[in-house]
Amino acid sequence: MSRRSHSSVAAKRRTHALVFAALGDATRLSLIGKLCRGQPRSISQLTQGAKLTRQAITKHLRVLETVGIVHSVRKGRESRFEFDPEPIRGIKEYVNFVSEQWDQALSRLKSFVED
Amino acid sequence: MSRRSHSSVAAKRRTHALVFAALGDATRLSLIGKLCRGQPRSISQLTQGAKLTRQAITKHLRVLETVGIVHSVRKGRESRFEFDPEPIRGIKEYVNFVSEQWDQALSRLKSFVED
DNA sequence: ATAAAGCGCAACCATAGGGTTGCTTTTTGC
DNA sequence: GCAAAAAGCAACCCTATGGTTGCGCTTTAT
Repeated sequence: MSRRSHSSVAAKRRTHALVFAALGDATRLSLIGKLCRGQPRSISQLTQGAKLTRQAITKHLRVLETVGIVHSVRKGRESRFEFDPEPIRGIKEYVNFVSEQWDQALSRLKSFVED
Repeated sequence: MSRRSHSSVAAKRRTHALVFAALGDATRLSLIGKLCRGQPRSISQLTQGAKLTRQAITKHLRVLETVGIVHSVRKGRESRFEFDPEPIRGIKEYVNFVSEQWDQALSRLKSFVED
């Protein structure tokens, strides 16, 4: 299983990288900020107040959609977007893992110094 | 302070976006994976086993450095990079905030349905 | 003293990313 | 039935990004 688990680490890294990349834009963080409140919103609603075109906002929404942070449901003439929490949970786990590694490194160093 | 706090939200968003963008690359996540273990490593060491050039790795390290995830210390002829945890802590807080918002939205919905 | 290791710098290339404009299609409301 | 609202599609533009090669500089080791 050592081979399998190794390649799965790399795969997980790639997945995480995609999600991080999707989060790496202020406009998209703003969209997430609106949608994570629970209320589904149409593209036009999400464009309100932004300094960008509807099409630009649409592109950003598609980016979020392809990594699963958001999904759209067509309702009549408008398509409503809603938040989806799973990818961000994955990110949370990754971040916690890195933090743990670092903390453990610190405590190893500390106990070494104290010897 | 409403004005101040509004613009500071946007500023914080931009900062977060920069950190997320820096995390949005599998190569850089791999570098973080090595460095968060605590042991400082030279560029050559970090290039070992990668399929990329030393210069490519250097560029990635500079990206991580500009957002503060990593810093370098020149030691003789080699420059050693070490992990820096603060930016990732900031990310952790942001992710937790989004998750909380979502959870609260869910419980609001739940209590509404139960009425 | 000289060779090699370790980096930095600069130029260059290809592609992905963020944004716009313009036009068509589908729905809705009167 | 028609006008307006909401989106989708496609072309296009510019810049950022990820990668390479080539070269020169400093530090180490023999």
